[in-house]
Amino acid sequence: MEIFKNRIVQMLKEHLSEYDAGTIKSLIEVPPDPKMGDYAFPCFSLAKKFRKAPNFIAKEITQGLKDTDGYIAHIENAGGYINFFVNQARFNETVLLKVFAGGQRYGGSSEGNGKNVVLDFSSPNIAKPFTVGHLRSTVIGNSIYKIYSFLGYSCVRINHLGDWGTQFGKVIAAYKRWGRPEDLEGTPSESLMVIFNLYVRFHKEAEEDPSLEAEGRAWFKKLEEGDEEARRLWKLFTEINLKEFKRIYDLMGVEFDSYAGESFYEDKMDSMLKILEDAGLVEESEGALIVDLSEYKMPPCLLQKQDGATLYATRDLTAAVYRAETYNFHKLIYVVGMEQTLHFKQFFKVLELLGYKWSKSCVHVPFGLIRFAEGKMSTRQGKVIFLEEVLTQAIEMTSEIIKEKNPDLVDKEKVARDVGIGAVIFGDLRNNRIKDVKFDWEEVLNFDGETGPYVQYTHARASSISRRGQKSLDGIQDIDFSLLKEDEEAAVVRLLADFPSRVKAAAEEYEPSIIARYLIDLSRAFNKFYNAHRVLVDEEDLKKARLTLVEATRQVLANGLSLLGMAAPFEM
RNA sequence: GCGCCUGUAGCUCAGGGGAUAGAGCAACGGACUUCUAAUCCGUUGGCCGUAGGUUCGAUUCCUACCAGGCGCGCCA
Repeated sequence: MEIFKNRIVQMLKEHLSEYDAGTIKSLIEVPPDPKMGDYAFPCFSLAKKFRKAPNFIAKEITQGLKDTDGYIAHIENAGGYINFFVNQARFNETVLLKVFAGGQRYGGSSEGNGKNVVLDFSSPNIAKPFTVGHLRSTVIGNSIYKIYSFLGYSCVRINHLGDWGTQFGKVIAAYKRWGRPEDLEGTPSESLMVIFNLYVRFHKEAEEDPSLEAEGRAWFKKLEEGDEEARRLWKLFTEINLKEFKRIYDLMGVEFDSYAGESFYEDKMDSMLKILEDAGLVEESEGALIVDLSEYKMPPCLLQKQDGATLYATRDLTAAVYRAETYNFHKLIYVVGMEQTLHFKQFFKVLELLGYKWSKSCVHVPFGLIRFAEGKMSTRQGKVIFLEEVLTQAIEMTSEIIKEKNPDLVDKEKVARDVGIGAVIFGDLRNNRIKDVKFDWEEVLNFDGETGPYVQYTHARASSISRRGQKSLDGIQDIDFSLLKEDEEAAVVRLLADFPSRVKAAAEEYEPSIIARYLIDLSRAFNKFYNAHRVLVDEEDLKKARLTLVEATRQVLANGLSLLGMAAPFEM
């Protein structure tokens, strides 16, 4: 908590006049064990300046320090460290009042007020079904959206659909060869599978017969030229698939403000090319149009193929310029897999070369692949797991657990959905996004330990106590915060105090896992407390004090879960 | 070949110049007539990839190497 840290800085400043407050503050750290104190000031770096041993300096300063206004309870010297222990009652009061005052907004801020952030995430290639491969961008992007919104930014969620490009030429070619109109008369799900099978078959047969590839490219060329049949089929396929994708987004509780995908920019690319040419960046090379980037030690950025059809770099450039004009963004964030890092470096560089100042505000947020134990997923080979299957399995598993543990629960279906989906989301967000994740059914369907259900369960548990204690706690007045003096209570309060800075770190690093990890820590601390101490005790004052702690924890768990795009069930 | 990313417990992963390196899973042993046992407590488990360097101090930063992943002109 800032106030306490600032007090320590003030105190230290009196003995370290040659250091400014900022430097002192940045040196303050949190000891590894609460028994050592709440804050520590290491004196090692002062040794040179004072020409004294660190532990001697620490000892000297410690002796000269005395708290003046009750924020710090006592100060100890340990080796080269000065350890500060906060006044627990005061700390409890400060933190818990802050959580209550903030409520659903606790942890957020207004730093982003008046600033627009555009997020490009999920952006699936809709020539293929929704697989677990699409999961990461979707949940990471959605969480970053929630986090930035929480910090006051006005965010625009864009699903930059992959609804254009050679893959559609391939699907059309495959359909022309092997498909029949009646194949697409079933439900969208069925039709999507038909299209998927065509896509897989196309790549399988293309291995034997390379002329298929040319056929696919030719159909895309036709599509770009406005060929009527190509258009009709493209529209048919994209409509079917988009309907399916939207169903899954719905299930996961993910929404978008814009579905302007690649095809949206189709009629805007000529002017983009013109801009590039006018800037003198375009060169012809082997019949294709490129931007040479050798000066920046990068391969060239390809704008147009030999046959005149566009490439995705062109579409991305066009989209970026369009977004700059439309949204006047403070930041444009692309949540796209790590394998495209070079592409983003290239096209950000081209934007810079075009003189757009906002090119510095474009960020690529990469993440690792989802892979099987045996290797990479491949849509082309049909080696995929459909996201819907994962979600359905997780929901079913949750239903079974509810049937066994809480058969009287009302609204079972909704809770099963919230927890099942939550398990999948949390499973993805729990680790650093840059790491590859192995897809493992056993892990996906395990709800013990560091999982989404664990955090949600803790929330339900806290909710349950809050509900029962409601009558005792009619407000946060007249609470004796000094009664929260157990180690387990202090640990929870410390974590509650930490939430805002974790949110900020998660935003700065575009790293939802920071929130996920935090929620695990908080849940663990709370469950420890729960097992060690009773909340609904006879002593009114103690009961009230503990109830504020429980309710504050519940609130922060709810806030954190919401930042991950997860529900916070009150019962489960 | 060049570039980017990743190597921490049997497995999945946190941590990220400082005090004895932490969780979860798995295994084993405990705790429900008491606020939800999807929980909690305990035991077992580590040359923090290797070798150098910077530093008072390196698992953390730098360099090289090794291993794995991903990229490197007409896919996205």
